[in-house]
Amino acid sequence: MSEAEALSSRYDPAEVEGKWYAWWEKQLYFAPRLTANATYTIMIPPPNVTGSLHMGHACRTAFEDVLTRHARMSGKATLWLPGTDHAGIATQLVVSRQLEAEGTSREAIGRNAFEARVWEWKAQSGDRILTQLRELGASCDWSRQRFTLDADYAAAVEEAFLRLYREGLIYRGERLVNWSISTQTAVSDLEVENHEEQGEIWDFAYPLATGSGEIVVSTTRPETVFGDSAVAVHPDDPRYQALIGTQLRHPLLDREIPVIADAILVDPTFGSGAVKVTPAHDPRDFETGKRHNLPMLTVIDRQGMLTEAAGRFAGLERFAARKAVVAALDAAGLLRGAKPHKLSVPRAQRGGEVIEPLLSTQWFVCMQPLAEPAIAAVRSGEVKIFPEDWSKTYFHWLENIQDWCISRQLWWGHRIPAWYCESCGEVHVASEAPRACSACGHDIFRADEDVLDTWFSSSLWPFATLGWPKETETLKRFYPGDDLETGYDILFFWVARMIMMGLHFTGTPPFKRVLLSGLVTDERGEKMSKVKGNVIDPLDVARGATLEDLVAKAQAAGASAAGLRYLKETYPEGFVAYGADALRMTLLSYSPQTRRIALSLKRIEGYRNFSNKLWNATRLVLSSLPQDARVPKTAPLADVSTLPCVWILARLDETTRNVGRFIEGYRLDEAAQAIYHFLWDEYCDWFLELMKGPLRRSPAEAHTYGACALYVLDQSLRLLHPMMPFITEELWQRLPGAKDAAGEETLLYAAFPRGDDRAEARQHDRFATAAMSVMQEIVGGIRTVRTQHQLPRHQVLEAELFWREPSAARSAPSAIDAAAFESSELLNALRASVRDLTNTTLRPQPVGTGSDLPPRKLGPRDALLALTHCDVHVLDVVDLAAEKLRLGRELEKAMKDLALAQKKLSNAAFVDKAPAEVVATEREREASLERTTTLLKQRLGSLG
RNA sequence: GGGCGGGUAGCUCAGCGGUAGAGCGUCGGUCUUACACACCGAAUGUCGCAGGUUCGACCCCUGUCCCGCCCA
Repeated sequence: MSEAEALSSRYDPAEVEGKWYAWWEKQLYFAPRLTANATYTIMIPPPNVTGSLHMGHACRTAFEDVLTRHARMSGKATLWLPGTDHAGIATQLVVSRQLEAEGTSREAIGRNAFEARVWEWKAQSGDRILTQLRELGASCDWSRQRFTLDADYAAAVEEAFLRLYREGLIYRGERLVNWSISTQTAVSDLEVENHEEQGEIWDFAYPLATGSGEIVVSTTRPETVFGDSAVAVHPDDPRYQALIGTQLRHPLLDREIPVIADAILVDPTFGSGAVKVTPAHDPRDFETGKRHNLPMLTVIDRQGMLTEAAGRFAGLERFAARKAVVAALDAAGLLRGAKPHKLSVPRAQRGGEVIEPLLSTQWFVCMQPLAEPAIAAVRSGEVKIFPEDWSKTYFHWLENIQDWCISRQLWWGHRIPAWYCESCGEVHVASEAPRACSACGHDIFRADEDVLDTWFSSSLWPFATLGWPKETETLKRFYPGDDLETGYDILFFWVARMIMMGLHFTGTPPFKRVLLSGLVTDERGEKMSKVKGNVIDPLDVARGATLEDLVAKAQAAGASAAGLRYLKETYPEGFVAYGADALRMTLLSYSPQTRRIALSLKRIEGYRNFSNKLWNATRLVLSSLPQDARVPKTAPLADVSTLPCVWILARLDETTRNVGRFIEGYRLDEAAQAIYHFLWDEYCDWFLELMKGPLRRSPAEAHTYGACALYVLDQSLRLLHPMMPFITEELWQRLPGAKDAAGEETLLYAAFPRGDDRAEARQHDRFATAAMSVMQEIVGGIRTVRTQHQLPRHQVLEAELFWREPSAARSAPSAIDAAAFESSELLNALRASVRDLTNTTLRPQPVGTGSDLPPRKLGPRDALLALTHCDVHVLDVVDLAAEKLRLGRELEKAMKDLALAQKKLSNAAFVDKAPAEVVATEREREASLERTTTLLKQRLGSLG
């Protein structure tokens, strides 16, 4: 049984994809070949261990895998290092919820038992997402997989902390931090999102201590009134100038606060122009408090309850307290107004609760000294950011950077290596507790309870994964990396911090280029969300899913009724199994510049169809080859007698150079389009169709066509492999002689094609391309005539070919005219091709010039094709009405184009100032169009 | 309020100083011995709006209106 017979007429990704991945992995093909000279390194952005694959991951994976496979096929020692992030809060929440379901809690079982539980959970399902990446074809070196809590990684994190501390870049201090009440931890500024929301603003009065008069202040947070330590006014505000420095009576407590002048905090045009200052509960007030040495009164505790400082309101929950305070102010006759107000509310990025600014002692990283080199690295071009616009955003953030709160009150993460003397409270930063306190000599210590922000550890990812701080061989060979690819949403969280840490600890930026991709949304451009029910699971697309599957999954994830409705309406049939290759190709086909990848199922379907096209093209080649055909090592020799061969080799060469260029320029969308267009529109639609005739009738030509078909297919599969790894490996393995030609057992290591840059080849190519375009024009014209005159395909047509006079103005080297076709071999090739594709006999008429031109007979029932280089008469076919319609349309278009050309040429400024080639081309166009219009007018006239 | 991105064919998107492109969809014709997930043919756009620069602008500049994102 031949290979071709083994192939079914439809491509089924399910049969192919899993098989090859398992084999590649078993063969350890993904590990770098250390014998290679050049090196290529890329790190996976480590997904959360709790995560499961979403389209964002799929998008990144597709992109990174193309870069990786391309580098590997280009002969580099290629390392794509995979791994996962321990994801502090997210993971702690997952396991806490499990405990809750079991009727217990993290507090009940204690810290050690809890940590053990998390590890247990991690062992069971922590690598799930990495398994899923395999289904997408990710060619990561799994032998080097890392986890941010691995022992050696943890050692690197600790080392980084200790060094930064010793250098004075990490400090402990009491600051206002973003407090998450539900998770009982501080979070960094980046983890807080400010939302514009509809709220209310209240005006109330602070009576003057003297007893007469008052100052009205506005607030959106009345519950913080107990923490007020001043009322601020603008120093230049005439209304309040006399009151600056005087005392006010607190409206609800028995104490007094001063009126202060502050030009930074107060906007005299807003509200009453007087602002209450609550330093312990508002970032701007905190700064004001520091400027004026105001007391910092904490009135909301870590549970969100009012403290003793609130007097009789102590113990009230913060939002309940808001109502109570308003009521109390009203009762005291001090409320002066309430109105709806839009305000910015800080909410937790995770969970969405309102974040409470609280005064708390935490660990911070001093950012400015780290940020400066990171800015310089991008400014100098040492690190390049694509698309480039993002560097502006990068600079803006780094130039206005605030210190980074890195301590988290969690149980899951890297412990902060700090020890407190139980006797005197002295802080000792070290990996282990000291023998004795250097301050008081006592020897009992308490370990710091807190862990580090997850992003602190992931900022070390590019080198901690390679053995840092040890000077390992791996680190020397693979650091710094080449590319870092990720979503623009973590430019600050991760990318900028990696650059800072890389520069600080190794002196080198961790990668040369940062590639930022857009966010995947649904077809409407809306963010995928579980509630909206518009989440598309990459694996459902690859493997297929029924509507029932989709609905069940969305329901389990908490989709709303509207979300479920959307799902049912949008995907009534569910998904067929499009295959990972088609999904990858789709994700790659979006421009890297776009910020929103509105994933369209139709597009995925299109690339699935492309898979099938490729499959069947290979099937055709395999089934029609001569017995002894094998993939040649180098391009087969072909001459004009096999014009399509010369042409397709030329097109392959051009495509090869384009694909290479596009990949190297990170335009994977262009690369995908180039290879797609080549395979479908050129190789399949023209070459394979043109190959069928010669293969059937001429053993001599069959040899050339066969070798050529195989060669081009082999090269194309190599070009396509980084994007569609599965189907290409499957087909390549079936090409006879492919492995010998490549000298490799797998397409993974077949050399990535590079163009043939010899000038000689180019000239040859230009000629072949021009000759083919003559042929394609003739074929197109005849096909149109056949369709419009409704002539059945099996009816043989007769046609006459008349060369046009070569234009005097013509200078382009691609010029094709009668002279070129005087070669009888070329002419025969042309006639054979036209016959094979259109079932038409083409008779060339004698060639002449000027007055020698033989008279042309155009019978009343002949159709006229006025083409660029020649005219064709299709004999005895005319449906008069159809012909008039067709010619009329062509004439109209030609006249429009002619008028345009004439208008340009009659403009003296154009002829004068435009480049000579442009003018020449325009003249050529004019001449050609003039001739065409004349011809068409004549013909239309003769048809009556 | 500041910054960034986008507004191109019915839809999803490329393009970019020299006569507007792709995929899907639409219309008509084909089960032609690789593929109907296909083949052949056809139609389709004041390139958001208004100015300017230029021999020439979808492309560059200015203004303006919508949409989205980020920062405050």
